[in-house]
Amino acid sequence: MNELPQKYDPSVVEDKWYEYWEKHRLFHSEPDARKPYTVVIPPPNVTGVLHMGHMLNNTIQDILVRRARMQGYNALWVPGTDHASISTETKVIAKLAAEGIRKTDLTREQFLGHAWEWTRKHGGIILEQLRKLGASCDWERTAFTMDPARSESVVKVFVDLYRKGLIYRGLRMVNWDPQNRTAISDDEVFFEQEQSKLYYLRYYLTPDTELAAGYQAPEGSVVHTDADGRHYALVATTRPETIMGDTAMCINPRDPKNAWLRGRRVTVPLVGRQVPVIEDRYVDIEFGTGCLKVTPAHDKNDYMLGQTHNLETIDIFNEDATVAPCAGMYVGMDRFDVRKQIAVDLTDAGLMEKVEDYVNNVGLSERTKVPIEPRLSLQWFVKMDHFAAQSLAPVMDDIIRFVPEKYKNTYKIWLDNIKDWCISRQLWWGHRIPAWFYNAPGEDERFVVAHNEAEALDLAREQSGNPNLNAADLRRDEGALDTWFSSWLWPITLFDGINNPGNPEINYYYPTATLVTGPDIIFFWVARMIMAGYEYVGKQPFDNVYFTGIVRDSLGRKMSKSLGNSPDPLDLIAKYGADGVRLGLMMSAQAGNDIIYDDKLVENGRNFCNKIWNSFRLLKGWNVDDNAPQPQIAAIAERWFASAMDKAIAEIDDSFTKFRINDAVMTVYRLFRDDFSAWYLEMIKPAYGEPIDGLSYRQAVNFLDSLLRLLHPFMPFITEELWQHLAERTDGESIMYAPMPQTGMPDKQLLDVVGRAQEIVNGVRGVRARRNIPQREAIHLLASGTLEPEAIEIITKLAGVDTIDQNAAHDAAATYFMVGTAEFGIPRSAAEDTGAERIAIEKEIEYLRGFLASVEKKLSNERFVAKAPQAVVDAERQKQADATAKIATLQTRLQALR
RNA sequence: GGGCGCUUAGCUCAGCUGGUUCAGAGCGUCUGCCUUACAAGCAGAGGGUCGGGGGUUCGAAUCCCUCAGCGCCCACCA
Repeated sequence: MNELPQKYDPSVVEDKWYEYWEKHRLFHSEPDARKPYTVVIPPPNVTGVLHMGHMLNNTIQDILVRRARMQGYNALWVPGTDHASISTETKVIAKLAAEGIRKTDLTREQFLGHAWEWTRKHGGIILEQLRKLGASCDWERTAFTMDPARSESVVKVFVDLYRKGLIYRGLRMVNWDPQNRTAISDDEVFFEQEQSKLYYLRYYLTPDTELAAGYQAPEGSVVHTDADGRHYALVATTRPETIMGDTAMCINPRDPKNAWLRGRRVTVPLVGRQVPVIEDRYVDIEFGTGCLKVTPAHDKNDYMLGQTHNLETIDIFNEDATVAPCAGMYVGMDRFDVRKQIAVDLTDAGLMEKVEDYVNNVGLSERTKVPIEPRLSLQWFVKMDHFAAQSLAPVMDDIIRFVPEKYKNTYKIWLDNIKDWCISRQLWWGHRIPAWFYNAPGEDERFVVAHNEAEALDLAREQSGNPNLNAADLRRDEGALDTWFSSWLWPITLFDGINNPGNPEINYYYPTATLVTGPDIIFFWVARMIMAGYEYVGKQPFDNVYFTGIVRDSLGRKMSKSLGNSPDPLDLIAKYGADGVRLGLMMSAQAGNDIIYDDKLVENGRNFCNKIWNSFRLLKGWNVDDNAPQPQIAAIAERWFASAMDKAIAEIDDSFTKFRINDAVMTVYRLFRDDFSAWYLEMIKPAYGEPIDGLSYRQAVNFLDSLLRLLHPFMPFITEELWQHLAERTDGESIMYAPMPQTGMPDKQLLDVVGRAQEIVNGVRGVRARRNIPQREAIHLLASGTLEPEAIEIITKLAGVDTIDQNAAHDAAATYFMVGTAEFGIPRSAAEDTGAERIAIEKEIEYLRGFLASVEKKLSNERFVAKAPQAVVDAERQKQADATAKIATLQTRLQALR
């Protein structure tokens, strides 16, 4: 019929239009008189590759941005990548290790050279992949968290917060990752259950505090005595390898079992150190024996005990969690090797009472999966109370709207229990901490915080009172900052709002409209951006936060590399087209809910593309006769579809205000597939070989144009392709900037009339199917009542009906179906079997009788009639009347069949 | 241990402040059709006592209580 292929081929379309959009700078935005709609991308790791989570997340962002653009906003989506300090450093170390190079053999500069090389090589791949998805990012603004503008901002903020007293350096127990040899924040630790052992160790009383002969233990005491008559406390621990750091043993003052230990001293097994028995309510009487060994250097709670009881702190581990010389034994061994060995040695020495199996939660480093070693070290912290105080209300009061709302709770609980943020990392890849020491390393390090070395030198001279200090005397802190210390500024630094506060860009684009991200980084990132936003711009960084779910496989498992259950997004795009993938994902993606991925989804998306394509083919295949008059049915179709579309648009608008994007997709999907393709196009379709009248054709083209615009945010490529074909377009013109159709006043009455007509058509089709009446065989329809002219037109054309008898008498030789209370019959020859029909009627009568009974039960209930609103009672009466009438009709029909 | 959420058709989920959109959608399934836009399609059909129990009410998928199962977040008892 025409030259267009039967199937839509995305591969010949997608790259072409993406290049076109870029060539004409259609993604680019500059401040102007329009209202802005800004989205900043959650910067993916610079060396990352696109996964299904990115697909979901970025599709949503693109939909929001494209829609806003078409609604007349000055839409801007800023892309960029994150340097991902710990993650990238880990990867670079691994890559070097594979080449036989150890990080420790390199200077900082050499290592950074490798890291930058890696970044250049792998960085930006993910941004290329986003283009395949159709992301309408303003690539001219592509940023990197470690580029000069962002780095300068980070330093500025660090210095500023330090000078405001909101950043401090302190000796704290931190989560130490022995593999990367760095501190990490609490949020970077995850817990896993582990099958381990509980070791019961003997802590003998020191000779000077041994029980006196004839000692009478208090009531309830559990005194342990060995074969030689010596007494000992029994301590349960999962970490015997830390005993070299024990500086006390602790009991609960209310614990009768251990009251006999009060005020005594015990000897740490193997180590021989004599330590006091202290008392603290912290100890759980029920756990183990109620005796706790206290190792202040290697456990958070023990550290706390150490502080209150003034205990010595012995740090027995090196940075890599091997035993340090000060431990005096097992020096150089790994902590887990020591655990095995010490268990043996303790047993041999008769100091191990017993070993039990035990399941405990062990904290692991999110990045390296290595067990965290609590470690006392000097780190930099941000005081969080100040930030928490100003960040709670805006979310609770919906100045920043969380979608779904349930995350407000999560957010509140985190803020209510906030702890200071450890921002220093013992890493090289990242923003180096802008602090300079000017005396010898050691106990009392003196430092200044400054924007650069020159400033640092001035400050150091001033602070030390030594004007002869020179640059060589300064040692810059070796550490880098937590990645999130740059990310939390992202919505500000993208518009240079730190270096250049109040500049036209930040004033225009900030606050951004919507942040689309995963709930897993609500604390890491979302909360901290809110904090930074109020601190540095005085306003919220975004008006809405849309939390996506996790993409899972069909078994509900998280998609992961190790499981190999994640499809490669680029393969999917190659196979189904970007539009198909986008649509498939969006059909089942609602805010905050996980999406169960199945190829069926994207297949459905692809099929829909084909549907759109073929609607276009149909339209383009018609010959147009401008002199032909418009048939009645086409005029009706036009009025009806306009209303159907108005109704759908109103629903879509509503869905978007609620961020129910999947509902919006479904609405437009059904509008196109059902209303437009299945009904409207069939209504106006000219007879085979006949031309279509010019008016109907133009109306159809206009409708398709509107539909393409409605679809464009979801399916950018195919809509651009067809929109360009639909009319003469000038170079540079794009559907991207075509106005989004607006809703009008739907003709409710017409929608009802056509709705009923559609039911009648379906009824006829049902009878055709059941009686095997061929499509081309015209049907004579008997209607029990009268029909609107519109209905007659539609039924005649779409149901293959040639004549309709209105107010027809009941015909025993006809198959009937009902629409509402009206009856429609299709005459049949006497020869046809009516058994199936009789059974169907009997079933329906049975159902209606049950229904009627329930209605009548309600109506006979005086309290219902008295208390329920009149409208409800009337409705029930109507149901009663309708059901009674229907039953009567059906019975007549049944009678006739017999 | 604390908190949040979920349980509706075979699957994924809608059903807001209780009553004509109340038992729905999409997908899948089944049955016909290669009907001149589309078999990646068309037409038709079947399918759920709304997790169990109790309560409030004239009326409960919807509100309350309770039990069971599932998921997530936080805390991290050695």
